[in-house]
Amino acid sequence: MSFSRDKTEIDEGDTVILYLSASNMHAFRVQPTIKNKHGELVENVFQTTYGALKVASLVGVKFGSKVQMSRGWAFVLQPNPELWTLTLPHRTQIIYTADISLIVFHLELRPGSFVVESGTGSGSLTHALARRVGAHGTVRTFDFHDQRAQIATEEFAQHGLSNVVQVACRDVSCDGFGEDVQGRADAVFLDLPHPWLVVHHAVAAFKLDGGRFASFSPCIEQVQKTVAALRENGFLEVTTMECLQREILVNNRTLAVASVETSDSKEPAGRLDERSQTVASDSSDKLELVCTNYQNTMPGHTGYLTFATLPPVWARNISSSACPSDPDGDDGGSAPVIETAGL
Amino acid sequence: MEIRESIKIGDYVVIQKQKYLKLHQLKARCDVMLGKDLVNLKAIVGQPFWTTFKMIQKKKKEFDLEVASEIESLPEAVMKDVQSGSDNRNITDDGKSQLLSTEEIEGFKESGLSAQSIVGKLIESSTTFHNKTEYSQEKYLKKKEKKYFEYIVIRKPTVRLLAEMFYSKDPHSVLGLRHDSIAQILSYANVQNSGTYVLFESGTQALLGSAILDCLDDQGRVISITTGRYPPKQAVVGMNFPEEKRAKSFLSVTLTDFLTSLEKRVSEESTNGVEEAVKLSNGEDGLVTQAVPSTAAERTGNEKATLNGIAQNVLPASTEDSKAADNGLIQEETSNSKKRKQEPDTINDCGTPALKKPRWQENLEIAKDALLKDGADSLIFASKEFPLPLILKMLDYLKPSHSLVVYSVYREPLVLIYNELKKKRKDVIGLHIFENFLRTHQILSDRTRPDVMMSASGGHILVGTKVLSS
RNA sequence: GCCCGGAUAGCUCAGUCGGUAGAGCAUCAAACUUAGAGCAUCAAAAUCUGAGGGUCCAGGGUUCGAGUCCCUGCUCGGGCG
Repeated sequence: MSFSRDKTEIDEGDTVILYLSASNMHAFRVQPTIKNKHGELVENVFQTTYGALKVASLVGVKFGSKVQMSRGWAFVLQPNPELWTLTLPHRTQIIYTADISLIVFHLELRPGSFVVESGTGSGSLTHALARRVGAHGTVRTFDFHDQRAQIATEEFAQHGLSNVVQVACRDVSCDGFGEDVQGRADAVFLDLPHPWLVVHHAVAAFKLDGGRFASFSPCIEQVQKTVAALRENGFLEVTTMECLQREILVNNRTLAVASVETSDSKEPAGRLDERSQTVASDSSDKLELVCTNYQNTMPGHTGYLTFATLPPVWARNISSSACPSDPDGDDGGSAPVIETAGL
Repeated sequence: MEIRESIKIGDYVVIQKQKYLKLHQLKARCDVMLGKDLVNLKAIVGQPFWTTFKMIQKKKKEFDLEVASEIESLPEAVMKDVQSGSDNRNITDDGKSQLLSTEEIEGFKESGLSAQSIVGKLIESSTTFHNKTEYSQEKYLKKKEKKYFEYIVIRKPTVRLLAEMFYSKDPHSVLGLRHDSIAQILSYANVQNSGTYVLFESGTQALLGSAILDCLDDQGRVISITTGRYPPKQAVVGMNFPEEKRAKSFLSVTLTDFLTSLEKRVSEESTNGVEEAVKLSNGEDGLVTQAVPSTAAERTGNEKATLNGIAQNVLPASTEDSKAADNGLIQEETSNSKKRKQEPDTINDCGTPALKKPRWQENLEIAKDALLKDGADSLIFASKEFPLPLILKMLDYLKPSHSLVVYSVYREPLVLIYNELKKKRKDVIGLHIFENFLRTHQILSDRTRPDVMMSASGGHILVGTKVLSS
């Protein structure tokens, strides 16, 4: 139940986020004892840069509280999909919040929606999907890697999401999404090496009303094949974009102001070496500024996001260029609107 | 599972003509301007969403609609048996390639010729078309198709379509809120299906309010704080939310009313010694000393002054201890409220007896109770105004371990807020300011590349997490 | 015994505000001061100002995709028992 909105304090078994600093966070489960190497139950003591924390002491503590450790302090936070994305144990490369947000928004998910995902990977996106569809919605997620599917299943259970998220081990490229999914999906998301092989399976998974499709691929060749498959299968509004999030860093800095004083306008100098002092040491000529800049390095590429709409089945054979199936044709400059996201 | 939802009078619909989107409420008299064309929408009533219509010209620039069973793609129709050149060495741009005159082409249009035959004639009379490369011909036809396109699709409004429509029409009309920013605001605010979300939004057509409302079921609500009594709510009304949902989950309150109501409640409770669920640490008497106007119009006029009023009180010294507001003024406000109760409801004015509470007052009470009882699940700000004073105030009502999200089209306001929160609030951690770089791509075989034009700015987002400071 | 964190310049370091392309020492250079020898230079010390010097410990693995992953080894630091 870790992610449940109604929760205000920590119970045994909850997953919590220990916030040491913005770049130093840990997620762990609140269990008073854990098994050591030899299989013996020992007291669960979580070690950090700022000393040790007896995990059992967290039970009953309110989320958002400051907790004391042997060499410092930390805040204990309730996990949410964003914090989880930053702290989850990686089994694969994961999708981060900038891309996740765009995917969830463009899939047009609503309370109660039925969404299909493959592959599950490390479950970073899955948590955000589950949050949006809610307790009455369904996330069906597939991964062809048995162990990954198992770990993900356990995590969703620990996070109280088992009634929303169902994991299955399945190679959807070969076998499709299965009969129990067929005709039920409002949205389909693919993060696979060969997404174009799955497009027709996705069509089968959608409701007769159609829905929204998204695919994440790191390489443009994958995108080309996927887009071609989408057009062949009657998808419209096919658009591809990439989104990079940049953080703006704020620093308060004191700058020395270049002095334009001449030796005549200055107070008579006592000794020569005083004259050689820099302006920086002259306390009257300092400027305090709030400065901003970017991180030194940032991811230059994550992946291309391709979105598309599958119209209702009865409208599919009208090859509706009224609702363009191309990504923004050409020079957006002359287009009346930059359709894709340009926006 | 297929449900063909048919279009009714009163519905908002999105009219899509290629990349052009327009939100329109269907009325009994249903003419709409699509660009320079006047289109009669009578034919769409009773049809399901996603129906494609052909525009049939009645008079010059006036069209009726007819359900289309198929659309002939212009490039496909025209490109049959057409030869192409291999490069452009023999093509010079001398402006003389098209043998038809403007008058002749206009004449074709007025005579009601189909797009296909007009473009056919253009190609016939072009001295260069057959020398163009295949790609170049395709591009030529796309341009012509855009000009002569005669089909529209009626779409059911979604937040995504509305966001794209507003932004493409004019980013300023929604404070530069690009879809990726909206998406991230919803993420960082951890908007779930239920909960109480406090939103201060202005200059955005209520796009965020609409986006949040769309995420909620009947257990969730948005407290939408606005500076005016009648804020633009185009994006909320345009979504065709059921009336019940809007009434229950979208609580629209004005800044002055809301703050006054919260202050009053807090001071009453503190004099009664009632333990508050959420403690208000910074009471500012500046708010209550403000004369409370008795009519909606007057209140609206005073909203900006109110925000400034808090600013003066909060900015210099926010650590001052709370002093309960002056009793006399509270009395005045209370009596004022009584007076208001007797006023006829300005919104649902249908001659009902004075006993029925107006909508705005019900909203106010529900919003206030929700906030005082449980606190806010997140705070979301996206306004033309500099929101810092209100942020500092509302932070006291935010649940611990929950998020604050502030959007601004400019970077500097967020930097100021960042600095103030860093310096003055020990109960906000994990502060970050983000901006997004978004690039779209043309995906065509052999011609894949980034789009030439990209959106230069999608705004900036500040996020933070409330904690218990003790 | 177990756990956590670090390792880039010749050397040594870098903070619970998201402070790891930031420094200090050392080196080199210039300026000035003081003292000496010499006669148009040489040279010592103190002060001050600059400059040069950076691609991230080693090995392995995982991910369609690693500039936000994991393991092992080496080494340094910290914590709990």
